[in-house]
Amino acid sequence: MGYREDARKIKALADENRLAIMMSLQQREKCACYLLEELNISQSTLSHHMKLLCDSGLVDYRKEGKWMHYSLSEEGVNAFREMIDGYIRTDN
Amino acid sequence: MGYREDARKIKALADENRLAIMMSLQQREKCACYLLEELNISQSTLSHHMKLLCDSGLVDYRKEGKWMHYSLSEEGVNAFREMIDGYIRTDN
DNA sequence: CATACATATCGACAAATGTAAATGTATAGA
DNA sequence: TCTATACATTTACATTTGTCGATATGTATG
Repeated sequence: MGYREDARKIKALADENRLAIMMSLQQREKCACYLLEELNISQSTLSHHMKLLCDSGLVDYRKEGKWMHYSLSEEGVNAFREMIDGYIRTDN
Repeated sequence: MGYREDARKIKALADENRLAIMMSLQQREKCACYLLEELNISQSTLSHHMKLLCDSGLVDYRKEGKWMHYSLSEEGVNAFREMIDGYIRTDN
């Protein structure tokens, strides 16, 4: 069967900068320009990371004028947790 | 702070073959030669994957004669779950 | 419309990763 | 001790990934 899609989602979290972004988004919704100030990376690199996080479903976005606001997706996060749990269960 | 180590552990799970291995180990402890028959990969590649899974703490190993027996580490798996939860919490 | 600003996309590149063949190491059995 | 077996390590290589500079797109404002 296809573990490829799950692997892709897990990879979305498997980077230190994206982990930092997830921690930052726990506080509240944040726009890209704010995240850019927190993380020592270029604007294009941040955009790349946000795309991966959004594609994985972990992060939601909301466009407001020139700004992109990013926030944790409660639905995506719950689905992610259940997906992970499916691989690391020990109770059989 | 250091998200690098957590990223490394998450990467240990972020591969389709390693996901297949985790699912297989849910059934019971298995030796390398058995896993090798289940997964369409070479022996050296399996050895490489098992090293990453063991280093991450998710998998335990037990050597018995010529055979290596691998099993899910209940402790490692629980630590992993809590680590992940730390990054995907939405309840604040 | 012209300009400034926020973000996305493209192109290039170095580093990391997954893979397998060849080789090394340890163990069991004849 | 010789051989076969199980697994790890080394080496090499192609692919993927993270990164940034340059450029493109879209939006607000003068």
